[in-house]
Amino acid sequence: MQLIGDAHSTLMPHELPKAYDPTAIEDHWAEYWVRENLFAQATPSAAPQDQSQDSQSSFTILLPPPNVTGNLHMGHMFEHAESDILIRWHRMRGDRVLWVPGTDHAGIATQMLVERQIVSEGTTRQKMGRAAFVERVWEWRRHYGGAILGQMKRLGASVDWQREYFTMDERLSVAVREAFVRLYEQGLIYRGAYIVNWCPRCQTAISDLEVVYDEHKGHLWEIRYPVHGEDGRETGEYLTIATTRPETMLGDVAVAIHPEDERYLHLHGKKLGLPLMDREIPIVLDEWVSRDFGTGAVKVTPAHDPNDFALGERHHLPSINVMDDSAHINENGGAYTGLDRYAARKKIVEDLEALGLLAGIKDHVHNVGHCDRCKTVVEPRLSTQWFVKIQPLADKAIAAVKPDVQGNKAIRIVPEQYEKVYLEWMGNIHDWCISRQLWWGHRIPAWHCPVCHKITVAKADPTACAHCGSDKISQETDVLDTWFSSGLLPVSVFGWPRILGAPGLASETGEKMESRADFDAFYPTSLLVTGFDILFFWVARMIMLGCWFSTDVPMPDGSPRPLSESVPFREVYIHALVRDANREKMSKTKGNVVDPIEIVKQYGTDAVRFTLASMASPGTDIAFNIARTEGYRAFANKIWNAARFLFMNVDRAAEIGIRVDPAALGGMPAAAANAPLEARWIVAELHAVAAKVNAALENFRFDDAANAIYQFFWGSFCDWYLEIVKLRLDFAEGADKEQTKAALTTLVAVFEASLRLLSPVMPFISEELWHAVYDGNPPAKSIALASYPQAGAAIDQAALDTMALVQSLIVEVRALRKEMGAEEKAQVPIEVRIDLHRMADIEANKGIVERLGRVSEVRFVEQIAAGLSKHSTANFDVAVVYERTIDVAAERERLTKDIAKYEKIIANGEGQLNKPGFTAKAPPHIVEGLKKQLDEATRLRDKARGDLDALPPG
RNA sequence: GGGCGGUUAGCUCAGUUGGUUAGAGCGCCUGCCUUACAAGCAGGAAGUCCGGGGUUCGAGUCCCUGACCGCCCACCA
Repeated sequence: MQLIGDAHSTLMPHELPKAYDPTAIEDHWAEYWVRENLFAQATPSAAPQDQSQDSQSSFTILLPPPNVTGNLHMGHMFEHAESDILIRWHRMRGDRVLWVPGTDHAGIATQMLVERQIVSEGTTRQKMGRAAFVERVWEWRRHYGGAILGQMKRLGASVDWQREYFTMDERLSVAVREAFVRLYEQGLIYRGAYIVNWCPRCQTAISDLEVVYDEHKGHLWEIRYPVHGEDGRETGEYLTIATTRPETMLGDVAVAIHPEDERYLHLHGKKLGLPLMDREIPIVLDEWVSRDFGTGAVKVTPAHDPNDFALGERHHLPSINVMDDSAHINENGGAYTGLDRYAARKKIVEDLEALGLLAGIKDHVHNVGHCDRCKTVVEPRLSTQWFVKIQPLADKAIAAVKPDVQGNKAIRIVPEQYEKVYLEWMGNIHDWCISRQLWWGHRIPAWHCPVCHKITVAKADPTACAHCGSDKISQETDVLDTWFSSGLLPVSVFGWPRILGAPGLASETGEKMESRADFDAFYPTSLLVTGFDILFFWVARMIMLGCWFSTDVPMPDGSPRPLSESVPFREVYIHALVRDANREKMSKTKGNVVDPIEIVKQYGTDAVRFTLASMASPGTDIAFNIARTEGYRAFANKIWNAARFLFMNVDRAAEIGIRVDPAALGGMPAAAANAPLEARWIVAELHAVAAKVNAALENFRFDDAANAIYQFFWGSFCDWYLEIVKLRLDFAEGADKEQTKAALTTLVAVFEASLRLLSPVMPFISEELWHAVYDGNPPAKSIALASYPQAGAAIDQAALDTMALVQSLIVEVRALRKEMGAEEKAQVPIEVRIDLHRMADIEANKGIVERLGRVSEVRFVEQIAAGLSKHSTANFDVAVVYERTIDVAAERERLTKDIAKYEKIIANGEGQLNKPGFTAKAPPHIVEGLKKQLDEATRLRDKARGDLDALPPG
């Protein structure tokens, strides 16, 4: 047995151990795939006249970049399994396939992690200084970052590792900068003081999306504000306001009431004293105030509440920020300066009570925003930030998804229900706060001038203010939201903006230009596979930024890029969430996280992939159940043992000079018209399952694909075909060598094709066995580069029908044997009553019936002998001739049950047939079918009645 | 406050445009170490398709309604 180079399997072909051990082969193949660069997709030749390449369709997926700090969890494995199945499937179908991997620098997450580290070393980032800290993060990234990609390699994800990116790579940073400058120049980026969500723990602004709301049982404090007279003195009257955050009253600038609120009409134009702060504030009228909430009077704190901010704008009120970056009361907070917000709250309430100004405390359930990252309660707070004016981008992003007048969509979202969610969100989008007060990230390319106070935004670092020429300018300290750079990935990974203009030419800033061949070949990408949770964070941003910037790049023929070609991907497939076996969300704090690598070590990658694929029905979350994985490990073992059986026979055949021609393998197996039934049948089944699997994958029905393969391989190939083919594999002296060779050829060919069919879902075992089938000398370096089975035009229906008849006869015989208590090993004669035209089918395949039913003789009779207990189907009656004491009670029960079943069908059918209108309105084939069924049921019922009557009393 | 999804066998889930006896895996029961596989083979039991109404010749499937579970969005202090 010759072993070829590195491509051979880790195990000697044809000498497989009895039980499949995935750990024995998986590391080897995972490493082989990476080392051999099997999944690298080179930049296509730029020559447009290269027809062969043009005719090849591309299939491109961008991997949602995991955080560089991340570890692989079951959700990743699921997402990667789905993507990898599609990628491998397309690759085997001959498409030009590219799956691009990378990691995200994940601003807050990474900075937090490294900060924790240096704190444990007794220092802080403030002490280190910005440059040193950022260098430290890079160092961390170099040493520990992207562990998740190593895990992906182990799991066999067939990505192009040569194209791996990091969102802070120089070439992607260039894109970020270009995008920022362009949006700024287009007037779509502005800087200003607005209410933003502030995380006091991370000490940065966060976007609306990064706030998660939790229901919280809080209180509604009612506070009495004294009404002032014209002279500024208290009149003795009070206006009672209600608030959930009393500490913000330090920044109150007014109290608002509804202009038509009859309770307060007399207070119009009056002023109030702000308790604790010794300030006078006006009463303002605003229709936004709802009369039936709280007391109908609301304190106005523009610096700490978005509604109040808007109200303050309307009424030209000042804003008083009373908190610092860590949510402690600042110098505007009078006596409370320096207190934490909750300490301040407590003290303020106490003080108010002491002053007799606390009118009441009511329990109040409301939603409180928390930082998505660290779960700290978010403080809405006035602060100066950078924003993207989102509407123009959103308009395009809506057009990209909304069906046009012809119903065409530039981007198809699957499942379709998410299209509505997306459009709803995009239609109500707010400007995007893109600045973060962090050090780790893309620093905003803006420079402040201390002289003229204007801002200079430029692609290349400026040395002087663009407005007054001062050289005292200093760069903005904020960095960009992580999603700004990841939102650009679809264009930036393929070379934008360096591909603008003629290739080879330097740009205005002197940067070298890149070839646009990648962009032409791979943009728009084909598909995005992702979870619902980042639909808005990432998917929406990619659509907005992709549609916006890709129009820079004209089509290869020079024409302007239409919307349909400017989208970042043509389809978005939103997968389900993986939960634990009890449908609980997996989380570290709950301790129910299933580590995919651990499970993989126990059951094998293939079994886990198969589990995930088989449960991936759209719209339903996956309750990851290890019992399923055990089942699919058994499936892998089944395949393994089928291979052992096959190799055993190949070796035995070789001893007498029978060899399977490798040329017979690799395509779609066919069976000669005169081939034995099981050969024609299994070939037909293979074609049928190939059609099913291809159709399923076309529609992201991983579950249907997986189940179809499972049914075929186990239910058809192993349970029936292998058992039958044993009849033909005769290696004895004087046996029909041609028959043996033909049987062996079909066996090997169907098995080889089955491995290819299976390969996208179970890449490891299929790779291992495929190399073994070719005895270590396969036609390609990997099964992943072989062709995917495609169903032929015609499927041998006659073989399917005949086999179904033979199978049902065998099943009835086995059941009868069991009922009569026939010993497993006993060979028994059977009597068969069957219509003449089907008798030949059984006669011709008597050997199959005899072997699988352990039948010694098939006797065709016109009537089953009296006294034999028989089973009846629409096609035949069958009885097993076997001595036994009849279990009359059991037999009576069975027949009674049968009769009841038939009666039900008959009643049902007659009921329908007799209903007025049925025969007139129902389509003829339904009516015919029903009549036929009724006939059959009636016949079978009558037979069963006769049998019941014939039973001896007992 | 809006919107979406789910409810089918003990468990986890399929069930295409309504159409003839509602399926699978696991689990369960019975018998088998049958020469590839006990991670196996063979046979079997098991379902008011959440409740109620409607449309239809015909409903697990379509419409209305109620219950329960879950998710998303939302500025009522």
